[in-house]
Amino acid sequence: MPKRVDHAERRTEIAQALVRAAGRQGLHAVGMRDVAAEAGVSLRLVQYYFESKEKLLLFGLRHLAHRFGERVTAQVRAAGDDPGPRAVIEALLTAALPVDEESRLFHHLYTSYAVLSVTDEALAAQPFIKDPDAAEITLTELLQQAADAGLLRAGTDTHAEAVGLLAMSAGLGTSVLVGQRDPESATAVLHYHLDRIFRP
Amino acid sequence: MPKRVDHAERRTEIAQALVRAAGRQGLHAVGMRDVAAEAGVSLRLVQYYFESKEKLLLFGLRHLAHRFGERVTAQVRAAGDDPGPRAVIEALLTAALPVDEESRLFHHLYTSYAVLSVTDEALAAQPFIKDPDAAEITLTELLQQAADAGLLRAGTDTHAEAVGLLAMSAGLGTSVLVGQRDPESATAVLHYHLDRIFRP
DNA sequence: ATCTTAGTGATACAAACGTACCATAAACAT
DNA sequence: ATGTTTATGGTACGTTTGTATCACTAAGAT
Repeated sequence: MPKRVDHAERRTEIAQALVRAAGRQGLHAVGMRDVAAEAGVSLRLVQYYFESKEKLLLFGLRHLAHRFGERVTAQVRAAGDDPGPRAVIEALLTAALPVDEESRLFHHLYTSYAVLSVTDEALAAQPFIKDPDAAEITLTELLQQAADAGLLRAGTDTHAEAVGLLAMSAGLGTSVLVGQRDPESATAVLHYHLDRIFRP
Repeated sequence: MPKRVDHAERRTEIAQALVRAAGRQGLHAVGMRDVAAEAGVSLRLVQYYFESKEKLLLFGLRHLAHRFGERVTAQVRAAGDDPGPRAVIEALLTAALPVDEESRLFHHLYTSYAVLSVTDEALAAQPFIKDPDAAEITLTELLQQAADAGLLRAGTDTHAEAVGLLAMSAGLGTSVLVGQRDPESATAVLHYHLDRIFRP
């Protein structure tokens, strides 16, 4: 047989091609042939590594979630060593905003998948769509740390704040994505709200 | 010729069929034939009243925006006669949450259109996607009224609050839509945040 | 009464889709 | 050395898509 090839690696390459093509044309408009062309392989190969389109889409979503997770942790790490809770929270919330091409892509495709999951049960069953968000838990804990350190205003419900902030970040992201708002203004709004949560 | 028919009315009926079909199968999966079947007319008629699919989609979005606007004003009106600013604001923000079938449909299709608008410039040019939101202006004014009446905490930036609340409402709506959160919890989070803005 | 024209039906068409099938080259097992 | 298996290419098939064409009905205009 021709040189043995790393399946996992190949699948990742193809999934990245899917992501690029979807970012250009929209996820709904991407076909197997587009993915093949973008990856520089034959249609048959896409079929070979992913038996069906649905499998490819599912893997694409997982791949995207993985890459997004990496980006978030990188962003948090970039907040410096031993940063205050406020800095970490800011990094966490800002990571979801579409400020550059990569994050625009993330937001675009995540939203695409979310919309698809409303009518596609296979997608709806995927953890990052359905499960109580890991980000929610993390953010709640961070806020709780800040509260314990006396950094927050009195009477703050850390869980309600976490949920609200994440929803706000996602909502702001969408409005940036569709061109309703520019990234700077979205970031400013987020900062304003953090200022209102943290003690002056 | 056969009985003269009200074009505008017919187009509305067909647009409603589009909306229903899209709610069931997802906007990406609905074709002209589906719309025709749902409206109980022939494919040719859909072609006749809308020359192309793109025209149909555009009209469908406008129709949806219209119906949504009506729902919001109805919700605000239902807040009672001469309600306080807080009640109006609550009505405004709650109207966007997918709490029943109709509002689920709204949220689902609006998000679908928003996603499509990222890669479709004809959709992106539509006002309710692109323009500085009317809701944002209205909400800012309402908050300003409340501030002038001394109802808000000191140092509140009404515009930043308006933008943040709308984004939060949209974000919460999406998480309800995809089943990450139930409507009651989303409403509770919204109420909590209003409680933090208004003076105790 | 005749002619025009708005409304409607049936159907045809080319393109694109996901998938299936067949063939072949070459690395591995024996 | 030979047979088996893995990786790949090419291509054909059956659907479905949006759109276009042709025909016909009946209401309004003259």
